[in-house]
Amino acid sequence: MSQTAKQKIEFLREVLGARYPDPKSELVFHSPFQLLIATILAAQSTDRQVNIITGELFKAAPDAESMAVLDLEAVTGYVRTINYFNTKAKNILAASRILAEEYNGKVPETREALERLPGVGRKTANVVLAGAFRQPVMPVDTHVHRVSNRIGLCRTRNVEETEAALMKIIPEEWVVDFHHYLLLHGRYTCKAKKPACADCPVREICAYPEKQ
DNA sequence: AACTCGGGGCA
DNA sequence: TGCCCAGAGTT
Repeated sequence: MSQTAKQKIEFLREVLGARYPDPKSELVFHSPFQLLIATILAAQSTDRQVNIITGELFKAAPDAESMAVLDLEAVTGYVRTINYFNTKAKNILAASRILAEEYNGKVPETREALERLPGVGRKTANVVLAGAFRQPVMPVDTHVHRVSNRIGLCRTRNVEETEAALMKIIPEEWVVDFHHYLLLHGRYTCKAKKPACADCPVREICAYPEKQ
């Protein structure tokens, strides 16, 4: 790990942790199953929408077995307010039934098994592997990819390359929080189109957009 | 690699 | 109104 990268990580830890909400206070999930379902629902949606939904959904169906016996209409009713709710209702119901029938109700701990579940791609699989099972993988979405490149943590073209680059410089125990903080930072401050550089707490270590 | 899904929030 | 979005699946 280079000295510069290590210093940047420590700095990010400090300022982003102060600015954005603690992930453990925002998305409280009591099991790998709830983390998996919430992450599937979160794709292309906002955290606030997902928090509202999961409150009622997990009260009715806290685990795979109880969600597996719901009707599709019931599941759809819970998730009606988020993007792609029809597809996601089918996906989380089908995934719950696979878990209940083939995995004894437990969430598998390998990428291959996770990505076989409907609605689960590489990013969602990594969130579960890192967040629920503490495996050394880095979830990278468009925000993490964009912000990491802007602030000079890496210089990569796609998320797979970013994943590999970040794994070399992010301490394992900070992967989950790092993903959360960079995601929020990219969503609300370091936006794709009009980044709010004047209001950015990270600008002193950032060369964007001057030297992009 | 490009395209589709798909409805709400916000400028 | 138009533009954008805590990706995944298909072609």
